[in-house]
Amino acid sequence: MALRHAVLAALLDGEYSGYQLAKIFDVSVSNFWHAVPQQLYSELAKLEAEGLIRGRRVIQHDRPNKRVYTVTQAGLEELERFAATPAKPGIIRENLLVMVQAVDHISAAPVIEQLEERAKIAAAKVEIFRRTLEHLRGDMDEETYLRHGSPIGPYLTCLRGLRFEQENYEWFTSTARLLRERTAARAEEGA
Amino acid sequence: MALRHAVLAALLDGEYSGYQLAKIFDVSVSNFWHAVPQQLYSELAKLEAEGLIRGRRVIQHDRPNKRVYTVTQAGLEELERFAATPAKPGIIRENLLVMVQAVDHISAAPVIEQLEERAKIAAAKVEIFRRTLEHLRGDMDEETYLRHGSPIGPYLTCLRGLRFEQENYEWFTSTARLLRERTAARAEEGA
DNA sequence: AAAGACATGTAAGGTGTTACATGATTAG
DNA sequence: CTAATCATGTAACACCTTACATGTCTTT
Repeated sequence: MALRHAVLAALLDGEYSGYQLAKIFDVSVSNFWHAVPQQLYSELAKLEAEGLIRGRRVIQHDRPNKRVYTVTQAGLEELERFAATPAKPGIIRENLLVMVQAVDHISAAPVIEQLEERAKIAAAKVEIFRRTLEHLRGDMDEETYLRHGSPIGPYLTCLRGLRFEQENYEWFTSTARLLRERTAARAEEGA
Repeated sequence: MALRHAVLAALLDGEYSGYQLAKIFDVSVSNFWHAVPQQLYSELAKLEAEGLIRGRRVIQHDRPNKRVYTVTQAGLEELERFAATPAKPGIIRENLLVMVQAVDHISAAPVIEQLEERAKIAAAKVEIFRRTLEHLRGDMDEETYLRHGSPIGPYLTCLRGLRFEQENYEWFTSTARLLRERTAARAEEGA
């Protein structure tokens, strides 16, 4: 059981519905945990059945009603136990890098296109994270926030996400350029 | 079906057994695809049944016999199709970051310890990747290898892995130090 | 003789992904 | 009235993880 702790950690930040959580996972939490909406709905049901979160129905007039959740004392204790246990090493699964790994043996063109496409997405994420960090620290500068600001957890994980996407951007960009140059060089040799 | 392409890409590099592949996945391929040995054994069986790889028994005298695999023409075509299809965005699952996300609400001490532990592991990986890159490029300097060297795919993915682990190292280290300082500051306030 | 690396596999159970289904409400 | 967003769920299937099982060969 793994997703549960990511959900609990995300819910520490406030009361959220499955739908809201899905959006949060899609942007910020995806820095360290990937999950699709359906996983969240079923995980929330399980967590509530086990008493680690508590749900509350919210009647809305402008849009469909929803059910929002908060972490219970038992949930906090579960997180405490989790953090005291050695974390398994992280896992990555990145199809685009599989393609690059194989690029000596297959057509480079579609790989290059995808690298360029992903560079744009990475650049957009960088911008989102920059703004998220600015928003979190309000009128403090970064050093002050890091020393005294609160909450610090979400700020730190967002910082990691920012760096990761910056590295992605640079690697995607330089790799695409490099493969283009090599393809061009080969075309000239062939000519 | 996802793991298959990572296995095919890894096998482009040469003939490997399941056991060897498991070690390769443990170090270099884990940069972009995580898999445990058992996954590899069963995936290799499936891939061979589908004709995407071909196995060959190797009799060894110094150690138990093994079965090594090479990518077939059909396997190459499968990789070609794969690379021509839009890659799904990558996924990350990192329990240690889940803990940091929650650090405002739980004891920081065990999280800090784990960050320091992981920083050491990241530093060791950085060293391994540096050596792998040196080994790949032989007597060329990096710029020359990037322009003309071969194979370029494994070099590029290793470069990405190196940067990722460098960033990990820096983030683990600075985050651990920061959380220590904040914990110390609180202890003084409390005193 | 025991420990450790090499080498491969079966089976059970847990997790994740995908397709589908349903319906409310707002904005254009 | 159509599309988009909000909101939640069921079910089937694919995939991954873990525990266990087995045996070879080398090193200490």
